Amino acid sequence: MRPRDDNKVEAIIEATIQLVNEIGFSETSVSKIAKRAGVSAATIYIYFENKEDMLSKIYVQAKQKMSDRVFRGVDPTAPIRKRFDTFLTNFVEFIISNKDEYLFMEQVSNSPLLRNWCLEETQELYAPVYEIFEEGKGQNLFKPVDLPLLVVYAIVPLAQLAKEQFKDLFQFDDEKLRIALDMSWDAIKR
Amino acid sequence: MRPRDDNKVEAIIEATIQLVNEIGFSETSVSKIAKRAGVSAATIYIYFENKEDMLSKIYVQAKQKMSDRVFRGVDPTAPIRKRFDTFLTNFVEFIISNKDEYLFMEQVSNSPLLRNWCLEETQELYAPVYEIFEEGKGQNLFKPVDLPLLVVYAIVPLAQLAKEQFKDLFQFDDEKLRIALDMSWDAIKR
Amino acid sequence: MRPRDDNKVEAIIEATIQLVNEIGFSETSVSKIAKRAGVSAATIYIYFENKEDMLSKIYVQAKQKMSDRVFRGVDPTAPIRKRFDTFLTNFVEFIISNKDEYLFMEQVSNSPLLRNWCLEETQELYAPVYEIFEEGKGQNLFKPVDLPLLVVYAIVPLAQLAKEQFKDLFQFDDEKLRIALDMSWDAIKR
Amino acid sequence: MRPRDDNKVEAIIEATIQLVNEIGFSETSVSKIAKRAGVSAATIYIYFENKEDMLSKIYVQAKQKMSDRVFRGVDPTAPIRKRFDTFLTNFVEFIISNKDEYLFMEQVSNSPLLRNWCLEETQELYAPVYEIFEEGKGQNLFKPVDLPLLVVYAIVPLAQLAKEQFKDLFQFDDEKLRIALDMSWDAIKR
DNA sequence: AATGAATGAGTCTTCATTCAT
DNA sequence: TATGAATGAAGACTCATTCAT
Repeated sequence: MRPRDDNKVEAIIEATIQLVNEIGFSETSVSKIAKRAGVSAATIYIYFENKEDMLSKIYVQAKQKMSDRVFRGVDPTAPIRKRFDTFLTNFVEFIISNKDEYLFMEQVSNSPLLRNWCLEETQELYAPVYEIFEEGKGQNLFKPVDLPLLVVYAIVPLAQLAKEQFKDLFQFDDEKLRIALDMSWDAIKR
Repeated sequence: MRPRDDNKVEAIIEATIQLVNEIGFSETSVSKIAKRAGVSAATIYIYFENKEDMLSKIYVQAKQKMSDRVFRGVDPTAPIRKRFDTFLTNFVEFIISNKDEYLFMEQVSNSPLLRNWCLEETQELYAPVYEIFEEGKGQNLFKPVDLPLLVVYAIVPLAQLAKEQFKDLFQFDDEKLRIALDMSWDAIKR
Repeated sequence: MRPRDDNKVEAIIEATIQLVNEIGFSETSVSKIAKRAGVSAATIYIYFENKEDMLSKIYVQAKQKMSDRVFRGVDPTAPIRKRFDTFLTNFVEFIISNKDEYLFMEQVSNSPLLRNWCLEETQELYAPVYEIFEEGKGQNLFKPVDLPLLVVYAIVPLAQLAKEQFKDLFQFDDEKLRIALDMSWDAIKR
Repeated sequence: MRPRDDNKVEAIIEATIQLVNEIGFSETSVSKIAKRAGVSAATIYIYFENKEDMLSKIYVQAKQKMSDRVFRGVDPTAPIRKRFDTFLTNFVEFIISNKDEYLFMEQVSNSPLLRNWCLEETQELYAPVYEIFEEGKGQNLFKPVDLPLLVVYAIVPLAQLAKEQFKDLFQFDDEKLRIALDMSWDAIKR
């Protein structure tokens, strides 16, 4: 029996992410993916039930990868600000060095596709995030407002700036990152 | 020869925006649009060159509409903070009361489709915005940082919160809005 | 607006019936039908919802045509034997001169496809038949047995003989037909 | 090297016959057969050259089985009527207790598939039948007509009635069977 | 012998678009 | 202007079959 060829699966996943970013979701067909991945279209159906199953699995895998990277090195005993800086720096670095995967996730998130899948969406990723913000609130570090406000103000602008870097509308460096972290902090701090 | 029937164009545009939000870009076909709009698919080609032309025109029109709404009532002679509050309040209100149009724009923005079209994109909308922030910087109200940082921190979190409202993850009211505006201000203020 | 081209529908129907008889049900694809009919495969979907809808409509139409032909000239006031001879002669003549349509119907009848469609199947056709046999039973012309027995013995052998004629295993002529009608009659008569 | 696993062949054959009856010829794919039989699709190609070879072999085997059953206990020295009743009773009983196999054969017979295979078709089965009818003709028991007429009138209605039993349109019991045999006999007797 | 992996050719169907009225 | 008819190209997916183990 021929053994499962993980290279093929990997090639399929990579081709999908690339194409979605290059030509968009609606133009990304199974046959184009197959051609790019160097396999037969039929091969894709060995590893995935159908196109949607494939997209959802790629999405979940990317989400997991991001989650892993973002919380790498975040010490639960460190002070809030330290943890805050670490995970946000990780986040920005992930986006910049995993452009295609991140933009793929964004396209999925913004399309109605996601609704039909798992809705825990941000949960998995944001669970440890919420802890930080709740703890910070408990220590009176943050404004006494709804958690979503804190989370959004801390995180979303950084994602947007990383994306603008792809369009050459902005450029991150160590100082810019420090400034941005301060702005996030200023937005939510008491 | 019958005169151009604006009802039909309007129906086509509305159907398109609805469908893109309901079933996503990739599933939105010309024939589905026609059916929803109550016209023949051929009719669409009277008013638009092709599908892409239609999408781009709808996008530009929505963008213009948003721009109009956002700067309505913004008095160039008012103090910065006043102008800041007004246009951001307009912005949030526009998103909430024009959900479909806004999400349509987001789907377009996040897809590679846009690249092939006009690239002035954010210009049109952000031009008056930049003035406010530059003026604020000149008055030493804001941090002495790159404009994109100011713009992003002021605007993007509000858009995100409005979108989270659609998913019932957050709910805007007058107080929440005031708090959010303060957080935006805190992020960028000196 | 281009008017509906009935020639095209007719060509599609004829091509389908021909192909099913030539190469069998399982080998009869939409694209082969289109090619034989001289239309685009997409055209088929203008006139029929899908392949199954097409097959079922062709089947029903053929069934109706057969029903019309079989009872043509059957005088309800004529004596039983007269009516018996007339409709059975019609039946044999229909099969012989509408070979493809009849065999198409048989292939449909013998496949599990039919189950998903209308189940009145033989009803429509056999309704007037049953009258004849019931009337004959009432006049003590026929054996006092279940109607299906009478119906089957009268009709089915004739259909089989007509089909064998297609394989050159048998040849109908006026005398053979008369003999066969007598055999049908002998089988069921008292 | 493992020995030929007859269980597997048997499972494949049974799965095929079942599926053809459940979902029809055109829907019965090799992979569905494999799944139903609990083997890999590739395994089928160990025992059969290809799909058509498999179908034809299953057909021939079923045909042989039917032939065996039908002439079991038919004593060539017994009187015609006795032999007539025996083989027709066998025939009806075979159909009823081997529904799937019989209907499978019918589906094959009625499709153009058969033409490409062996054409002895009815020969094998009908050879001993023809003897009975020819002998009966020689004894002036039967009408002096073409053999096919006798054969068809004797046999075909019984097959049809057995099939109608599957659709609950008719129900065989000992008396009904006796009546039917009499009707067959009446049809062909002098 | 047995099978999961792999594929080119084919399946049905829908696509965006043009044509004829 | 407006539209049903028409279509070549492409969509997702399954097919029968072969390969490598």
